[in-house]
Amino acid sequence: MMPAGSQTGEVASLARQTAAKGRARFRREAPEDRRRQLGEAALRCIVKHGNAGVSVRQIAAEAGVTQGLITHHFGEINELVAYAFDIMSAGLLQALMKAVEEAEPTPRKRLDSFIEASFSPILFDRDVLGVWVVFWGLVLHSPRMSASQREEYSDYCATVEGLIRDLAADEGFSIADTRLAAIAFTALLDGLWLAWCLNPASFKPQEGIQLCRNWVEGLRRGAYA
Amino acid sequence: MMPAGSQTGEVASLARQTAAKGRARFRREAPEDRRRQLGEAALRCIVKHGNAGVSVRQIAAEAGVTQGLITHHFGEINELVAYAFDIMSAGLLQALMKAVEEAEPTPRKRLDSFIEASFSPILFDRDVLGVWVVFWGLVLHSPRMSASQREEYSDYCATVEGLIRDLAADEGFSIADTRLAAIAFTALLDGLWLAWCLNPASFKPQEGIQLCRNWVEGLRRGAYA
DNA sequence: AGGGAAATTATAAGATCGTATAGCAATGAA
DNA sequence: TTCATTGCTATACGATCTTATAATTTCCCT
Repeated sequence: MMPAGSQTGEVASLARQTAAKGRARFRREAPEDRRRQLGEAALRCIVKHGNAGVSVRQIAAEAGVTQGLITHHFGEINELVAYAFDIMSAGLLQALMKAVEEAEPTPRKRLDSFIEASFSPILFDRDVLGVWVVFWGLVLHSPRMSASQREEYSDYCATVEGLIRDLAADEGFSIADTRLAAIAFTALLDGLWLAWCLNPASFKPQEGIQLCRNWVEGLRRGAYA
Repeated sequence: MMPAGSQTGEVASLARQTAAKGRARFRREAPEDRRRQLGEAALRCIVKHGNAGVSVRQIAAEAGVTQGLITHHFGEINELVAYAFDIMSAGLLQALMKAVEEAEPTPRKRLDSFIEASFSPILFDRDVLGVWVVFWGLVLHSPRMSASQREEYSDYCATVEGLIRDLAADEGFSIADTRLAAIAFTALLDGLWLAWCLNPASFKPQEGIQLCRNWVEGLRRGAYA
């Protein structure tokens, strides 16, 4: 209950000092590298414990460092979480784009590849949603997180919009407002992602792909003209 | 740091006893009522502070009672949160259904009324999403919450499916799998809800309504046949 | 090889959290 | 009006949390 030794700081330090002989007691790393390690440790903690995983102590332990290091590199923990958000967001969008670029270079194949990648374990993974849900919760209460979200959502929508616009141009159908159509398609993807992760029994990923193709078919048939 | 007075419990109690003369120091309520009060206090706390609002102390303070009362009525706090989830979920679905029942009794008007209600402040409200996001986070890590979610999502989907099925029957178009179509439409609604609440500048509620009508138009044109 | 910058650890202080326990007191029934 | 039920308060305890500060150690640079 009572703090063990209040005035013994220097003594303990001395003891440690003499005890340390052989090898280095910690690695000194470039701030860039350490920040990334901490960001990734934060993500692992959030995967494991959800909101409860957002804690200086847990993240430091996961990264194998002491708590003070997080303060040193990020100031306050929210900054670390925002950084982790940026890391993850960039990684996911990049993985999706990679799938698109590897597809045959027709608008149809590219969009289809985007859809399939969206329903692959890259995104369709309860752990990934678990991280995302924590981020959403913070976005609603933190201007810093909100700013990140705005930017990342914007990039994501722009990507989707490009895919849709190319398809429309290629197949010769018209869309009244491509921006809005992209928002709807993005919402459909996110909604299916959410529903499946919360309850994987509700439908199969393959059915989700079909539903997205149906949406595109609606677009083709002029439902958004 | 050190506990103030460890053995002074009885003394303090005695002092209070004599001090209390005039009026009742607390209201004694039926368990049913008190449980609901606590559930609603929990929701207010979550609205105000997000995940951080889920705390015995904060909720008790919000409800104007002592912490022990939560233990008394719910055992552990997770049970209270699950109860709050059920309250809120039932309230929202009921509000949506009320809008549907007040519409002209044609399938088309009923579905349209459902859509409009979905984009009204009943649901389209950052506070409401804030609560929901917290629940989603818990659903992913708690079997108890997951069970509630499964049931409530199922009810919600069934409602949507009924509306869609009636429309298809009335207008004479066909749908390959009504259950899947309902899942897609539900996902679209949730996705738009999420996107707008996270960033209300991304589109206007009225545009959301239009996007839903477009989806229905795709259904009508056989994109899901 | 050694000095110094800064990365890292170690430690402390104060808040808050969840739950358990014991006793008080409001209320309906006798 | 008294009594018993049980809703409710009061309090304690141990764990964990964030942040701040000071000492220490690594490693680059000259």
